[in-house]
Amino acid sequence: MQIENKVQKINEEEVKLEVESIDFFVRMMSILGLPRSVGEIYGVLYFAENPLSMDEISSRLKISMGSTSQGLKTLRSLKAIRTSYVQGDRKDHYIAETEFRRLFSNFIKEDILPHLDSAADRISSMEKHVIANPDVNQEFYTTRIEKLKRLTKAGRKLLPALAGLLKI
Amino acid sequence: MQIENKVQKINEEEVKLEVESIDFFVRMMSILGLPRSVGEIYGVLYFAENPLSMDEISSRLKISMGSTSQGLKTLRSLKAIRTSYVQGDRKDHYIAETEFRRLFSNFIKEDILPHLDSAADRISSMEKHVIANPDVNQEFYTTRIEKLKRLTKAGRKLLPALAGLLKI
DNA sequence: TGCTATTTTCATTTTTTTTTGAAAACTTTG
DNA sequence: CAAAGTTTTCAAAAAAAAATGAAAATAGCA
Repeated sequence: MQIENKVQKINEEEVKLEVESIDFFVRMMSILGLPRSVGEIYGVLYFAENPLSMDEISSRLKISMGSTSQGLKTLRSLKAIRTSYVQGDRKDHYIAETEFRRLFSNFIKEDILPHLDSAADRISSMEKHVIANPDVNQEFYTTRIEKLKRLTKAGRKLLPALAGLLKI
Repeated sequence: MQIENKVQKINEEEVKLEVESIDFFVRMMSILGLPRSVGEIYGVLYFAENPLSMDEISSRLKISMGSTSQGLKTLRSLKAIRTSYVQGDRKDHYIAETEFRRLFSNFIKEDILPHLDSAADRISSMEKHVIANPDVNQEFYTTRIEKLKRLTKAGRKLLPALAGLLKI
């Protein structure tokens, strides 16, 4: 009875911690524009002492297997989690990758840089329109386009370097 | 007739440029999680040689006055645009602020740092839960919490510094 | 190889976000 | 200070994003 109470107490505290963790990462991921379920899953894994299977995650969070699968896929592609083989269980098990530096660098590479690439294309197309028309106020448009070029160039340099500055 | 054609041609090229500009900024703003209309409005203003009134913006974009007003409000709060008085017109007129460095710094101050503040609260609450329970694996939890602290501390330092690195 | 457990996919539903439009609240000026 | 012009607000509608759940695909084991 005494022991039972103690175990009960431990679980309560651990659950509270997990809830805070989930909340923390849901917010963090939402800054990065990632869906709620992705934050929730990472939040559960971050404070898990042992690898968790998909249905453990799904039932702790009370979200569907479909969402869980999608969320794990996203986290895998960001290399924010990795699978770990657990002997005697044929389910996949997952562990949070806790090196934020790498995690962050993957996010930039995967979710930000592609946008900057397409931005570059759009800028050169803008240039063509200005050049195609010698009658418009060339100086004005050229200056504005130059600014955009510098912006995207700076982004492409700065963002990947950013991860390196993270002393985490 | 000849002249009319020429004017026509100029407008066509300018319209094409405007369309590209809108598209460009819609994408950029969506990286930052801002709604489409905000990107559209900034896109129109960025390549406008003269200050534009709200209904000029609204009619060029074919979006409602309500959306336009909201979007302008957002852009104003980010200091991405400013008003300019046009003589003999009682409407407000808007100009794009094109110093991306400042624009970016405002975005961080306004939209990112508040999240980091609330993150700090959540972390100290997590600590309490761990301390409140001497029976759990203290080392494991403490290490994880330390990492979160370092992450938010780094974010709070690094992000504001980032704008300074933008040589734009 | 066939059987079963597990995971993924994707059409549908639910939830959240954004836009609209009309009314309210301002502002300017005659 | 009233009347017309302009901007903001906000409930309702529309659009977009995310979650569900059941069927399809895949993987592990006997």
